[in-house]
Amino acid sequence: MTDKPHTIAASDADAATDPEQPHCYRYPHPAVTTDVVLFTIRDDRLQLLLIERGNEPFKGSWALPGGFVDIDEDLETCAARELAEETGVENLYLEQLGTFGKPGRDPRERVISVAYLALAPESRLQVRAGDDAAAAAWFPVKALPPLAFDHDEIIAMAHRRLVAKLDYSTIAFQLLPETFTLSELQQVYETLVDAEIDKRNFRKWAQALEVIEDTGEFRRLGSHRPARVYRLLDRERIAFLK
Amino acid sequence: MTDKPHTIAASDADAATDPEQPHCYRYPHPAVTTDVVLFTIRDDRLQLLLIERGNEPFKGSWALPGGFVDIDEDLETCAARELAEETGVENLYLEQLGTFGKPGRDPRERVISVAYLALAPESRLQVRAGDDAAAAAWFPVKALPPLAFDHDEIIAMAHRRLVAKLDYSTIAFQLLPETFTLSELQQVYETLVDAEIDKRNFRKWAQALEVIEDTGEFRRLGSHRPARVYRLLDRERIAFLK
DNA sequence: TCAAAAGTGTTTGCTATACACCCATGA
DNA sequence: TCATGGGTGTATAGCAAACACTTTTGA
Repeated sequence: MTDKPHTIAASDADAATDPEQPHCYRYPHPAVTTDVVLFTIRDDRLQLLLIERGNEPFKGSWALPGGFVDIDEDLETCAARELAEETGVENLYLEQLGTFGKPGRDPRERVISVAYLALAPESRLQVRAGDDAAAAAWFPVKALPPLAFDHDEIIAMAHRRLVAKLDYSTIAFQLLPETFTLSELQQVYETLVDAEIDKRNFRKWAQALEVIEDTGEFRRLGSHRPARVYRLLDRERIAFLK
Repeated sequence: MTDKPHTIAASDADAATDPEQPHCYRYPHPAVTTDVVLFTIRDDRLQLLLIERGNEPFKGSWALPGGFVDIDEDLETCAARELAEETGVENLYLEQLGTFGKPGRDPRERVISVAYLALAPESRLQVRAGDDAAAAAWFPVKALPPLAFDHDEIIAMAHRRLVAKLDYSTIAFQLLPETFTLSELQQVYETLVDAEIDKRNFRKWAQALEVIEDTGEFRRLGSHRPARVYRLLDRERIAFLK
């Protein structure tokens, strides 16, 4: 690491200067935010959470939930906090996606955004407007509105990552509630790959994974045979396949 | 994105205050750096480039090459620039690895580092001391010296990523010069996976990839049969395997 | 008794692995 | 002629894909 003489951040006590801008540095510093792509499956479609912007720039456009990183806050903590503020839910699956820092991506100042991918079953989400009273809404990945900043790029990367991980991890189980039937699991996979999957092959594969167990219970969901109910073996941990 | 009232960065002209710290903000801003894990294969071992720190903190420890992001500089451009300053080489393979921002990882101020993974064949590298005259040296991944900051974590992630990508991409070809023999290619893979590979199976696999072509030339390297020389088909592009 | 989803095996092709000898060269 | 690495094929096992009918329930 090159040792340019960056100085220590001025504490508020040092602010003998402009009381509006009390944090001064020898060199310009970018602002750092986190943005979160939260996917869930609703109505058999992959959807994600967006917030309507109430201020310029991009007033009226939709944007990913996110916000500035507090100066003593870990990046993932920041992403989780922003998400909790918007969704009211904690302990969602969260993984770092990548960092977006093209100069000019925010017209106000240099902003570098650390993007996160989050997944949750619809059942765990009760989206309410955030503290800033902005509108929050779900949009199908296939029908997104005009987006602020470079959020279309971030979403595209999140979607590619999610689909790629299906092949070698059990990440998709994060989109299901604690218990589920094999048909529900299959529907999740079919939605994600946007194709039909053979039922017998899918069930064989799922059971060979050794990551789910039969609860012994059955779910009656209509005028047809009840379905066995399964549970993820090690909750909150995603497995990697060979 | 939450709309906290971050202000525009003050330009130098605004600096009516402390001339030592002319860049002032409403809220504290972290510093942002890039750090690069540059791997190459030397002496049949996977090695990486480190810089000896000449200043506190961690004076005398070794650290990844890297440095602060200029306020109008793209992140990848910054990583490439730092690398060029250390190695004198441009157009190395470079991919974003992840962002490390734990509070306290730099004792001076809050520093968020965007880490990059870089690969190059030894033949392209002519490491010279950087402009800051710090010592640069290669270390085998298996025998690293004490490292500054959280650079051990960054290196561990880079190594995991590199090895993981062997399975589904042609990333390892970035460690070879423009032309190479199949034995040289196999040595690269054996070094990376740290195991012997069956020669016939490896050659079958490599040729089925359809990413290399026979140049028609031969390389005479000793008192034995000359080896066919191959070339990567689409230079500078890594392929993804099913 | 009907409609609707749950549940269940076998065959086939492909891909990964194991394995041993001859070839071309320079010293 | 010998030492050294270059170069080649076949047999087997394990995984992925195709494919259709019976079961259980509620209405």
